[in-house]
Amino acid sequence: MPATAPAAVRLAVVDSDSGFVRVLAKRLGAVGWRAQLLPTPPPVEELQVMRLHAIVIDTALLGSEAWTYIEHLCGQAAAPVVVICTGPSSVAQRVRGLRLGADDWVTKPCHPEEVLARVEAAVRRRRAGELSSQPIEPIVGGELEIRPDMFEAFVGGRAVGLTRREFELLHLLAAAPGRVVPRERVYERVWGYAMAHGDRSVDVFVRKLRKKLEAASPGWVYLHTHFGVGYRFDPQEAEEKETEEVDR
Amino acid sequence: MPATAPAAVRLAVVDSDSGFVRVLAKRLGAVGWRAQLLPTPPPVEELQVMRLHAIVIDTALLGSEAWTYIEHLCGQAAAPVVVICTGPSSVAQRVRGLRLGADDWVTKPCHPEEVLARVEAAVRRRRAGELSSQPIEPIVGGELEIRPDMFEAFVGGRAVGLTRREFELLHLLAAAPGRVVPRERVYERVWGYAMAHGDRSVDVFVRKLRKKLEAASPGWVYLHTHFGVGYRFDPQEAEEKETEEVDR
DNA sequence: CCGCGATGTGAAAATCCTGTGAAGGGGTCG
DNA sequence: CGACCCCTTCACAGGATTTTCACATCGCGG
Repeated sequence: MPATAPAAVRLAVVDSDSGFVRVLAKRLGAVGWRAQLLPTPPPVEELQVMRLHAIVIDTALLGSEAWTYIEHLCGQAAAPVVVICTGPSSVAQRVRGLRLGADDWVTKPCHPEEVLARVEAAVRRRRAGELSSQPIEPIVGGELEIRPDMFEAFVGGRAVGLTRREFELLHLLAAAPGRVVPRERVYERVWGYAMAHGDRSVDVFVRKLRKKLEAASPGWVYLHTHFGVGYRFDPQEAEEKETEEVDR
Repeated sequence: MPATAPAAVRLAVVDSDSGFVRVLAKRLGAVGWRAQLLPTPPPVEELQVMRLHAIVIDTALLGSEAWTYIEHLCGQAAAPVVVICTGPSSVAQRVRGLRLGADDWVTKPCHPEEVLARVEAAVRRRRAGELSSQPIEPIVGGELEIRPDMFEAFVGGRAVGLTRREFELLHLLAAAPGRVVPRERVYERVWGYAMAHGDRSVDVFVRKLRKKLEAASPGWVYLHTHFGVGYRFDPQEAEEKETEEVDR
């Protein structure tokens, strides 16, 4: 994904140009955004109540109050993205609008698709800083609990003590439980590049992993070898064979 | 102040149009922004090392690689604000550029002041997003009380005496208690741009933080290192080790 | 049953990562 | 202008981790 996906946006379009609004609304519907169409600018307070993500507004409707209105609108605590879309203007006007807090200024006549793209870009940019921590679900298998948020695996609350590579290897295999992951894929996913001929890193790390997993969760086997192919994650309670009454 | 004050911005201008660049640079100096002027587009990796807040680029210099370049540039974890400033273009081209992650698209000929205002708006927009996601609620952990409203942490009512960066680092880590925050994420959240290879700022600040926290709240450990990954905030009352009977 | 290549194993060698102290630069304020 | 604060960068040390190597085992086909 090149940029953030165009998630749903609550948008208001304040414009009396019915032709423009109609075409814009059509495109709006196509991308699934909910939009309020307002032929006349409401008080800023009313817009505030709508909890909008973005607003497209033709400042021509505001008359002499335009600058005050924009300033007020953009000065709110949780101000929406403001895109001014109006007729011909001077550089000074555009600069003033942007400096007052507007996020973009599009000059009519313009293509609705571009207006949308610009709203999208502005919303994306604002959201970019917000949610970045992904709520990562743990993967459980057998006695193992693999927690991506800790870069660590646990058995009954005790950490296994994995290094970064070890964890990533385990995580990759456990993400496809029961399926064989080819050696080459392991290599390119965990190491990030193609496997060089004769490289044994994967084998060595599988061994380290098995050792630590055996120590942390004895009696279980998690990693299975598929000769000539790769490895498979599949938690199995092993048969006890040395000591007699290990299990009950 | 109508909107956010135009704080210092590290900007790169990638354009071979010396006339345009010269005029732009003049205005740049007037507002006190540091700017790199690049007549030819460097690899995206080099731009990353510069740790820019924003970049103004004429895509005409990129030739057929333009879209790929833009996508790569905007696809980074902590991508800078990207403003494309180039000659005549079609609606489809502008939409494509914006969808790929560009923040604005200005058509030449244009006034440097407007370009600046647009960069400013985009930077402001991003910073707004970063702030809005930060709750004002204090975070408590161990003896520590972290108060975002004061940019300071307290132990028993006494201020720890954190600098801005120290506070933001602590705040970020403490916002995800018990979870490991990767170094890159720390960097892009606290510093606001991608981490350059070999940068040790995070380590240095962790050390400063630990020192101050230890002084303010002795006997407690708050910051834990996860080798090869990052750091984790998790208040723990430390074992006393000067006295002999630590273990039995 | 044999041979060959693939895999398991253990340890040494090479590399990478973090802690730490300090120097240097840029900015701010009096 | 000078003092001070803060941030960045550097160099080095000590570990932890990863890679490499040599050899033992194992699986599969002939």
